[in-house]
Amino acid sequence: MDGPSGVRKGAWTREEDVLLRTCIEKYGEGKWHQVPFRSGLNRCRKSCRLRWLNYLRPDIKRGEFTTDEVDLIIRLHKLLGNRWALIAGRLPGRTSNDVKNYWNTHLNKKCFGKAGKDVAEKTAKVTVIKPRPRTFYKNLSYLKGKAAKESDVQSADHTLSKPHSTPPLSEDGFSWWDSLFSGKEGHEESTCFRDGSAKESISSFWDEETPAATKVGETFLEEKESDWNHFSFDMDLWDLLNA
DNA sequence: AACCGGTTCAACCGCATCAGC
DNA sequence: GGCTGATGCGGTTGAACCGGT
Repeated sequence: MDGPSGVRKGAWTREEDVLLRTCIEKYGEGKWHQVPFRSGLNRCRKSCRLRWLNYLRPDIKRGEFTTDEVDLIIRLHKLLGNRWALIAGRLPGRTSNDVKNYWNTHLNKKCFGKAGKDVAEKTAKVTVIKPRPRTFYKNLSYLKGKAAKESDVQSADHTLSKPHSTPPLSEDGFSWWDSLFSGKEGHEESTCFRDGSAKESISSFWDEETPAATKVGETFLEEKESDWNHFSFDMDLWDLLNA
């Protein structure tokens, strides 16, 4: 079942799984372009990555979704739309593929059953919260606990400082975190810090994980070290889901 | 037993974004 | 700023499975 490029496609064999698992255990996750070479697999990097993430990862949970998980999926889908990776991130042991498949095979019908689907499409225009990517300047004064200065916004040596626990209002009284979801222009660059080294943990943090009005400040840095792709709830998201 | 249609889920594909140069 | 390669994501596909006839 080799493709035109000679790369194998289709179902994975037990032997391939062993090779891939051995490779990941030895070299760790990431650097997927090197995995086929390192493992000796005649598979493309995408195939290797997908197989690992969706099937071989040791923390993957198999079996039926619990009622709690189903409930969470429904709520999160209502909130986030088809952002399966985000939803899966709130379900420990579940992959985005799992969630997507489950939604398409079970919940889509359940929530929008044949009769319901037409109604849903016509009436329920779901407002999906899609947090915008933010950039942060690490020297921002309130992150350092002092008054904001123009130079703070513009400059950026690339070290992160502990943020102030209560971010101040901007000059027009508009809380910078309000803009996270409002889409209000003109507040982004002046209220955030851009730091290449922190981009992974901070920019994506805001982009993918943060619901409206999430507490910032010390929580922000404390959580920075934890793995947000696994299971952690900030209370505001929880409130939002329970609303 | 054989066929058929529906369902499930692993895997593929294309695209967007990111990061390094 | 533009280019290029790497990565991640969501949509889609298709083989395997299952139940009904």
